[in-house]
Amino acid sequence: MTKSDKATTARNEGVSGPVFQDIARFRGILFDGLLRPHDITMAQGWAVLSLMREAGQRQADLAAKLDIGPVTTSKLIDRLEARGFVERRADPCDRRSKRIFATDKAHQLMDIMTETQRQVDTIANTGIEPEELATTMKVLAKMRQNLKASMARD
Amino acid sequence: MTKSDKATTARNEGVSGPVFQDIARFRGILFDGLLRPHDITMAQGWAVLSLMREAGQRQADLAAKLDIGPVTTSKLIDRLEARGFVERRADPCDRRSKRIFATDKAHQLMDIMTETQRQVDTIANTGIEPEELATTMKVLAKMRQNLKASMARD
DNA sequence: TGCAAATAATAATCAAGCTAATTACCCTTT
DNA sequence: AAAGGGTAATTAGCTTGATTATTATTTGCA
Repeated sequence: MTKSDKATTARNEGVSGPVFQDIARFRGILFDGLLRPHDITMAQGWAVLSLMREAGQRQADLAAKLDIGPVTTSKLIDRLEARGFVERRADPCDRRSKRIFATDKAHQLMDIMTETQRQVDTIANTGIEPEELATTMKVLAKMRQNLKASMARD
Repeated sequence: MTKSDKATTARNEGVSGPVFQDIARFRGILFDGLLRPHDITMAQGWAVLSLMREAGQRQADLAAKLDIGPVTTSKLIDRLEARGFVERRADPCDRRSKRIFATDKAHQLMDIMTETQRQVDTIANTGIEPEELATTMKVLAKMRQNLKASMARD
C-alpha cells in the first residue's frame, strides 16, 4: 500500500458514503421486481395508498404528503390514470384544482403493497438484532426529520 | 376516526415505508445544492473519487465499484468528460475496453467532496446519540450487504 | 370594484437510475 | 481458420426525481 493510499483510506474512515443512496436504490429494484406482475411500481403504489387513506386530495396535497414536487406528482398521476388506478375529477369549488380518487381497481393494491413491503424488509433485515433494528428505525426517522427541516428553511 | 381509518393505521404500524427513499433523496438534494458552485453532482463526484483512488479503470470496473449498471456509468462518464473531469483512453490490450482517467482539474474535487459529505452528515445527524449513530451505520452496512446479495442471486 | 399577488396544474429540460438490443471485439473449440 | 459464445461499450426508451417557466384561476387589498 502506497503512502497516498493510506492517506485516502484514513480520510474516508467513518464516512457514510453512498450507503443511503445504495440502500434506497436496491430496495426500489427489489420492490419494483416484486410488483411487476401487478403493473405498478413502488412510487405509484405509495401514491395510491395515500389516496386510499384520504380520498379526493388535490395534487398539491398529495405532493406534500409524499414529499415530492408537484410536477413529479402530476406525471405520477398521469401513469396511474393510464393504468386505471386513479381518476382526476374537477374540483367544484376551485376550477384550478383537480381532486384525485382511487378507483375500485386500486383497492387490491393495499394488501399487495403491505405484503411486498414485508418481503423487502425481511430480506433487508436478515441477521440484524431486533433492538439494533429498532434503534436504527428511530434514528432514521430523526435523520429524515433533520433533513426535511433543513431544506424547508432555504 | 372511522373504523377503516383505524384498521389502516394498525396495518401501517412498524412499517419502514419510504423512509430510505426519502433520506436518500433529501441527502441528494442537499449534496447537489452544496456542490452546484463546483459544476458537479454527488453521483459524478463519487465516480471521480473512485477514479482517483484507482486510475485507469475500465467502465465495467467502475460500474462494479459504484454498484450501478454499465449504461449508467457510460452516461455518467459522458457528463464528466464534457466537464473536463475525466478522459477516456483506448486500452492497448483490448480494443473493446476504454480506460478512464481523472484529469488534473479533478484533483480539487477530493477535498470538496469530503467537506460536503461532512456538512450533509452534520445536518442529518443533529441530535442523535453517538452510540445510536454507530449502531445505525453498522446496521445500514448489513442491510446494504443483504440487499445486494439478494439481487446478485437472481 | 379592480388590479396585483398567490396558487394549481402542467410543459419543458435535465440527471440518474433501469432494461433490452446493437455493435465490436476477444477467446475457445473444433 | 472458421464458428460460436461471451464481454465492453453504446444506443434507445422508460421511470422518477429536480428545476424553471407558463397558464388559468382565485383571492386579497387599496
